[in-house]
Amino acid sequence: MVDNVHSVAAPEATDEAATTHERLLVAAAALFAERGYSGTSMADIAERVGVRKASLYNYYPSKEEILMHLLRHGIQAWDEAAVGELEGDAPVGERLWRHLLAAVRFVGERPELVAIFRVAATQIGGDLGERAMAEVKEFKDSHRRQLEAVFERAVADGEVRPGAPADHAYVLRMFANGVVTSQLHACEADERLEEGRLRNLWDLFWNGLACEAPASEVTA
Amino acid sequence: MVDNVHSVAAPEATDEAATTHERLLVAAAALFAERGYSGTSMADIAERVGVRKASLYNYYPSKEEILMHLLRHGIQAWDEAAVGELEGDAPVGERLWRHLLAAVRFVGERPELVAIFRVAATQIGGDLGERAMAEVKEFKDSHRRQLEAVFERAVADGEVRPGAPADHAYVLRMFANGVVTSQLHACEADERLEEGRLRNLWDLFWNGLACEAPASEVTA
DNA sequence: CCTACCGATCGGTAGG
DNA sequence: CCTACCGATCGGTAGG
Repeated sequence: MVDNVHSVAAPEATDEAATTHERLLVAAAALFAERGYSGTSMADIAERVGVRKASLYNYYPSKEEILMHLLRHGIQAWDEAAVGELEGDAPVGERLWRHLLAAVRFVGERPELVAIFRVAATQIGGDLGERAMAEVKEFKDSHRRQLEAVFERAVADGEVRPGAPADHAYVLRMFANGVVTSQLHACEADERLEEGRLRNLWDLFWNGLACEAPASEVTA
Repeated sequence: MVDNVHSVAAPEATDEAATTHERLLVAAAALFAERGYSGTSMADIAERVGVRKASLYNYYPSKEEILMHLLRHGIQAWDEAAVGELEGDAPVGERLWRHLLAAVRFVGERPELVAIFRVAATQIGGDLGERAMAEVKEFKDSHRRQLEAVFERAVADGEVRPGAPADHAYVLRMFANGVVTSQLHACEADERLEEGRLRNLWDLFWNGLACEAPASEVTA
């Protein structure tokens, strides 16, 4: 087990000037993201790294452990990139906007790491599936609790519409998840969001799609 | 090629009283959803169906064609379940709410079919990936255009906050995608949304998280 | 980091 | 719908 590689180098590092271990992680992340876990063979990874398959086992004892390492690394990197934005004394709408912006930037810069979450979530049964799911669940729960705390204070301070903070947190998470997921699939700059438009979308979301004037009673 | 099976029977039909072809589709959908495309072997499917592997090739010429059939079927079923709700003369907020409700009910009843979208999207490279992606893209574009048309009228009628209809549609799609995706992973009734709460979440989303009173200027 | 190799399983076919 | 089989590839190991 190797524990002195705490970062997965940026994709550019695949080409040159990176340790074999770093190139292993970059290659594995990209391949898992492209083809899924089962769709990627150790030989595929080795070919991209430029070594023989057996050499990979000097760094990780199994394919499973490569995925688990990437998953833990992805969670940590996402935490560092986005979670801090929730703290501070700025208006809650501003903190949440910066949180969303950080998340969208993260997926733009490291899409393979975000894709690992999806890959892990796809493996529902089996040993690997349970281990991966436990890691993802802990991460999601932590994020949810953090958002709920943010909204609890915001509701108390009258900064947001009255209601259950858990509901506010849920609505925000669903919107942010949708945006991040859509950006994950839009790798080819095909429908990448530029930040000006993202800000417009955020304002529309934050203030609501409904007309400001009280709408006529819904005919349910 | 068989074309007289237009439906994938409900999961209960796996047990008894269904043609082999129907059970094949049910088993394949469930297994692809659980383990992914590459993680599911023809032998796995055959075992669940209760026949030998070679017999499956009487119904589809390849594993790829099973996935493509399920993908097309899932798209059609989703269209039938949710798209019609967008039409009519009810207030736009009510039509969109019914659309979301139909989508959430659909994922609750047929999660394997919704999961197929994700499985297909995971296969990025290769023959299968391109064919599946083309099908999904056509479906998504059609849904996007439909929502944009809905919002174009709603903006013109002053039923929603002024702005670009494409932005309204984007915000709604991101929220709905997030909700459906979260329900997809919450198969174990662990955090299934009941419809009363979903309605509360919808109202919060539709009217906006922001306080109704004009918030103080954002300190950007 | 390599060559050489392991048993198991892969998608698919032949032939009935 | 079955038995029997194909070449290819799988994750992983031995030994250096």
